[in-house]
Amino acid sequence: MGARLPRAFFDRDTRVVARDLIGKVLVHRDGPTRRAARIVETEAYHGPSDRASHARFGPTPRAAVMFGPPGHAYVYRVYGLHHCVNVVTGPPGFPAAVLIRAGEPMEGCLHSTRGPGNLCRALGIDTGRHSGLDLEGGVIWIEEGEGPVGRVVRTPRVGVGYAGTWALRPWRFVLAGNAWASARKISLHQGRERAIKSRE
DNA sequence: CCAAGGATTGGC
DNA sequence: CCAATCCTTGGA
Repeated sequence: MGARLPRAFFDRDTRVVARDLIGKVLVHRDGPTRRAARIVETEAYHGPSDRASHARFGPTPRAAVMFGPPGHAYVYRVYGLHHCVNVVTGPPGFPAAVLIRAGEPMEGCLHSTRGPGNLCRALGIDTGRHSGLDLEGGVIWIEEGEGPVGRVVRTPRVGVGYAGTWALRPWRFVLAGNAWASARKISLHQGRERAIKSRE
């Protein structure tokens, strides 16, 4: 087991944290059970002007955690059925977080860890129980990984085609060639982008 | 109050 | 390709 990452790790630029989280280990102490996955894919959501970020509407009840201190979990439900886990970064008042999109199963995983919804299900993380938790609180935390981390590839973020030019920022980070990184069908999002454009 | 739609997934 | 499924948001 590696050392737990301190709050200072998260109190840095979101994009740097997102990059550095590749190869680290997300852990959930689920009662007596330890569930853990090695992080292989992340995305940065950075600041109040980021049109892809939940923080674009201000500190709403759902996204308020993003405006709080770094080193906390922001968990939300999407499309009415999946949960996604993020870690809050940067100073209080500046809304930013890193979405953890995929991992390699290590311990106690209940499901595939490929894709953000699957990862939460595998680790037993959900919005109601975990959103807002301090990563130093002993329930959810991130540990130093073991062994070398391979090359990290940057790409635009997934599924945020509505965000205009913000969708083009290369704020997704993937461990190159990793079998557990989420593979997505982008046709749906391309179609949605086309639909938005034609409506304008 | 209510309509619209989403940081997704898996099945057809 | 597209339905599932429900909470959040913002406008009336």
